Amino acid sequence: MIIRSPKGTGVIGPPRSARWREVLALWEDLSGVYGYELIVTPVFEFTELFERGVGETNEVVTKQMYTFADRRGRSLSLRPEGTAGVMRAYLAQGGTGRWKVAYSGPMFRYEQPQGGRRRQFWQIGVECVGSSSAAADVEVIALAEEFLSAVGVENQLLINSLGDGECRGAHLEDMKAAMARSIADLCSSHRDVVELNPLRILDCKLCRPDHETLPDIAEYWCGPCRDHFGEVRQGLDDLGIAYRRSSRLVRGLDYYSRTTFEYVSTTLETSQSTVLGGGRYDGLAETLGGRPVPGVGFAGGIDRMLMAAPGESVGMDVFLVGEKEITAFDLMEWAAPLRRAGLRVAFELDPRSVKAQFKAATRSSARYVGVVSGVELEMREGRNRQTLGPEDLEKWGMKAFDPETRP
RNA sequence: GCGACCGUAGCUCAGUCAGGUUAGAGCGCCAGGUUGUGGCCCUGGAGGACGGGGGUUCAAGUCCCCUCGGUCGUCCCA
Repeated sequence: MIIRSPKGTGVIGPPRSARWREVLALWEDLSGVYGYELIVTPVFEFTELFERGVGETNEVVTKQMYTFADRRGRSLSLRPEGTAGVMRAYLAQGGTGRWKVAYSGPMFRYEQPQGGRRRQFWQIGVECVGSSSAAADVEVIALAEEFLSAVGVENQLLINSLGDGECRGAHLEDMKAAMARSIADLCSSHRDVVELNPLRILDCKLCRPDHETLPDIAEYWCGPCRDHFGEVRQGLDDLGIAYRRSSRLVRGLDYYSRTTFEYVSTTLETSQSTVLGGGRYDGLAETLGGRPVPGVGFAGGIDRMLMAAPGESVGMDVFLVGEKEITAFDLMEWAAPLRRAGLRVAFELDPRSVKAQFKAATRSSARYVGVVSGVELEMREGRNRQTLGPEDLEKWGMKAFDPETRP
């Protein structure tokens, strides 16, 4: 019996990994284009960081963390999300100035796996720390928009503002009161959550409170929050980014304030359709014991994006077939100049019949098949058995294929 | 965490309800034939402790219990 991988973990391997590689490369590229530098933070941190950052009563922290003691009894946790670690790193290096950083890596949550939800999953994300300007919110959303569109995820953008310390308190109290009045319409698992986190109920698929009678945060925004949200909307309008404001959009992590947003796939059939989410977290730095530092960012789930936009796997450019006495070592020499030119080249490593080699060529979905016989090489495009001349090869950037240049 | 369904060949599954000789199919894979050196067709071959453990029985892939995985919903979230 072979050893299995733990529940909810898995392997991203061929042929699916080709698409992963593409998407991650796209991310490296695009986040750089927007001026976000790479950051790599620890995959595990002191448990306290997440308790304070994400929120001690939050379910992600109370029920879903992989927490363990190290050899000296210190409590460590696998990161359930990326923002807390980035903010900690920012504060640790001085906690001043502007940071625009992008990350990509695995996150961990102890949950029941299902489509689009695993215990180890991969997120990409950015954090723009040190700016309270609405321009930062808009830039971050613009990056998300462009990335999702490049990946090919059809989606809808939802935005909202949760207000700040000034105005959200009154809304929360009124919301608790309203929920308490319609407690009979709530599902059994949420009736005792009204006091703790009434906003959570807005997300529930079973609770049926009368949404008309629930207080909308928009009625409670203070002047600065209203202005900020107005600027964000204006900025999105100016960029031609379509969105819908949703009074019911609440996010799961406690550190959010003001702007929140979420991209929901419009093609995903599963119940896990949120593909990317983020917002502003102006209070997070203080929660972690630093000076007040504003920030805004997002995280997106690569696994879910690729479920929504599977794409096509890319094949080889060239597959070499060796006749007669031609060995894999000979083919390797023929392949070298092509590989130097950046072409994806493959051939059979084990001795196989010519027929088997051609079948392998077909499987590799190579655009060209090269047949090596003695010191000659004949290139074929697709299945028509037309031999390509040196001029043709040159046209396709394959002049290295001239037998004269053989190493 | 809760609920439902499902684990038999690399993949998709039949066989389980009415327990009984060496456990099957298609596809894929390997070798050979045919072919315009690879998409079709023909022949042969490799490949399974039926997820794991315990129990009932003369006999368990099949019945019972437990366990581990998977899928879907709920909770939660990316």
